[in-house]
Amino acid sequence: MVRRFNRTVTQRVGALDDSYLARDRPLAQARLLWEIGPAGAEVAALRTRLDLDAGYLSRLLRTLEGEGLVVVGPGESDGRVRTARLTDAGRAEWDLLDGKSDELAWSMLEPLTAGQRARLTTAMTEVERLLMASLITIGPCHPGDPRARACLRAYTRELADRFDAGFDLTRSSVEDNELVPPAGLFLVASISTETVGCGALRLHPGEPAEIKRLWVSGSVRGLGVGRRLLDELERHAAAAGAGSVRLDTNRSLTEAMRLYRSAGYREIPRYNTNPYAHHWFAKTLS
Amino acid sequence: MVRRFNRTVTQRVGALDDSYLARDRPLAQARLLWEIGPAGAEVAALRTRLDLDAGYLSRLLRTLEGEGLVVVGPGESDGRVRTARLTDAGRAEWDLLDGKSDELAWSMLEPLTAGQRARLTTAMTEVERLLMASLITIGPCHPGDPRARACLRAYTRELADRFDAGFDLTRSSVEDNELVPPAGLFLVASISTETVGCGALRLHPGEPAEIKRLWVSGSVRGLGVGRRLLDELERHAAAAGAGSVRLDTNRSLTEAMRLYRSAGYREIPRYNTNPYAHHWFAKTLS
DNA sequence: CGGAATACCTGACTATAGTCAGGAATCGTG
DNA sequence: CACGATTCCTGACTATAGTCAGGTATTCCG
Repeated sequence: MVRRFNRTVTQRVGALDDSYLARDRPLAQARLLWEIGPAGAEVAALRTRLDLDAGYLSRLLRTLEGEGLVVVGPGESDGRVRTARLTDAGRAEWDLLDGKSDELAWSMLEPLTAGQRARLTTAMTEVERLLMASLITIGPCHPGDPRARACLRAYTRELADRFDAGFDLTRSSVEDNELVPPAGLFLVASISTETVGCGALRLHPGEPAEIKRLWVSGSVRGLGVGRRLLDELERHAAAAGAGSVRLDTNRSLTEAMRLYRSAGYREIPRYNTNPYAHHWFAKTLS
Repeated sequence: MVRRFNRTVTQRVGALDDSYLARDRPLAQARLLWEIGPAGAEVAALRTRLDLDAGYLSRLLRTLEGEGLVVVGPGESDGRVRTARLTDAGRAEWDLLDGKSDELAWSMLEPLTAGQRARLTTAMTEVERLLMASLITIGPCHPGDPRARACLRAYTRELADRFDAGFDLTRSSVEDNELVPPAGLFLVASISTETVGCGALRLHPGEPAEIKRLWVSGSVRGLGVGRRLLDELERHAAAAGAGSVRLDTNRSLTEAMRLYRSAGYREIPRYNTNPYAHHWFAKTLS
């Protein structure tokens, strides 16, 4: 089933996509031109996005520059990073690619009835979301790692936005080394190079383990990432000998509370003095 | 929407697909090996399926032959056509690709919950079917053309199967030149090189035009091909000045009758002596 | 301020993909 | 059996993709 789908979509649509869009330009150049886009892009960003060798990318940029489609200028803040921008000619070329792309999309929908089109777009959205969900990997990470830091920044920003009283991470702080085995665990969820969620576990030998810092990026909410993080943390707690886990949460985090309840957590009385907590939950591990 | 989908699926999944499956072998070779398959394949078939230059394909086959994965032998009936078969080593290699392919499919589904998996496979099937529908093109074709012949053979075979009394095309025959402009029209529906449906129109100046030979392959039934053929024939009839169209059908063709009714046809009294007909329909063209 | 790291560039490659013209074997047809 | 058409092969190419080892600015960090 999945294989048939891959064949159909990548061969039929993908084949069109690539060679069709490239016009009479090498594919790599067309892709690069497209990726730079009207807003311009940093060379480093292009390299990771297209996964190209630095030398190869550099050469491609020289070619496009030679054709007068692109100019590569100095970076904004960091003098090492350079940014590529489209010239007017490059912008015209980009518009052309964009138009082709639209044309392609249209050619896919045009023969269908209105009902079929609606069904197709719904199904495509569904496939895209679920594929994205399936590409999200969850793994341990040191809380000092840049990926973890990025998550915690996003987490803090979100809580500060959503809590009536604002949020200051330092007031409920946990030391990094408490979230590193064997004392605890810090997990990040990522999709390729982008981190989209995190969760931490703190073990208290002889007492329930505690779940902290559970956060999922808005871009992937509803894809079950929170549930997966929670499962993984519980598994680790059980393996470390904890008989139960508990956690606290703020009353404004309604979707988190829904997750806890559906994952088998029961509300319990206050067990700590976290100034941001309104509800406390616990779950017995089997 | 469609563009986002293309990006996600072809880039993320497709990227895996190709390079991942190729192992340490050039992509073109891997694709060819895969396409030959355990059953073997004719070189000509490979050429059209992969859309490769004859010289290039020949060279690829020599390479695979050199590695002992493939043998190219003489064709079955036609001495010019040669068939490629996998050796034992080639078969082992193919199994490996097949395994990788399974692994890939599994890796896509594994992180999902049972519910998500079910939703994903449903959505994939839907996308695949509708994309296939959108790739079906309908166009005029001479009834003597091999594509038309293939359709008529399939049409005859199917009616012979389904009619209680069997079916003999010659007894309700229409001359080829009656289905060629300006006397009439013959349409075939095809997806890439495969023909999947047909329909014919016969014009009777001053009288209703007549629709004949409407057939849709079982492989694409339910995708609206019949409706599209019907629409196209009606459009042509109207353009040629016909005020209405009519047709006859056999009582065993229930899905065809459902199509006619939903397309605005009304049952009318017998208007011909076709021995296979039980029902007669007509539609006024606006 | 002096390494170490980072971001990018250049030169010198190899590998893969794809094209084209010409030729040999085979088939269908009159 | 002569003829053109078809199928495949070979040789001789070109173009594209990708790699790797230096080298030069710039920034970070103690």
